[in-house]
Amino acid sequence: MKTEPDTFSFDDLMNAPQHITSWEGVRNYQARNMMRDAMKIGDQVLIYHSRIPDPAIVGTAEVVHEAHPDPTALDPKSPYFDEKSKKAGASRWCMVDIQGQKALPHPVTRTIMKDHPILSRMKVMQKGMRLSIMPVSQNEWEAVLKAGK
DNA sequence: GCCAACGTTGGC
DNA sequence: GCCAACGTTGGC
Repeated sequence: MKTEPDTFSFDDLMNAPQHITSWEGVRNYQARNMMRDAMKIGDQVLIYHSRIPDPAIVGTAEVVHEAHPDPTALDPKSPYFDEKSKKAGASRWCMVDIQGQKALPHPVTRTIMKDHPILSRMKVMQKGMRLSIMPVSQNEWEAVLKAGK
């Protein structure tokens, strides 16, 4: 799961009560569907910091609550407000809750990933990939943890 | 800050 | 239902 650390960082997650937060603000159908249809309690998650000088995978988390409606879509004061949800009277968007596990001892930066036989082929490295939530294979997961040791 | 890539919107 | 215009994302 991708996040801009200026908005919500891995540290913010670890500083939240019980390290748990609702992943609010996803406004892309593909990403939403992945949360709604694919993400289950206990699923392991990598947290990636984007839009910084050297973007990186910085830590791990776990799904602790399956998809439920994202109320920020109905709040006109929220940056994630969604007019269409308001009109429909229900949020079109959903979110899962995740619990931070631990920071990687060494963040796995794009620079590192580029030169890695497995990591260079991860979805997040593909050109034009803008999805904020992407599947990670078992192989990739293990390679990330190893590179981040 | 630039700009390529992509998603969404809305006129027709 | 097409597609041009527009807005956003995110690496660089």
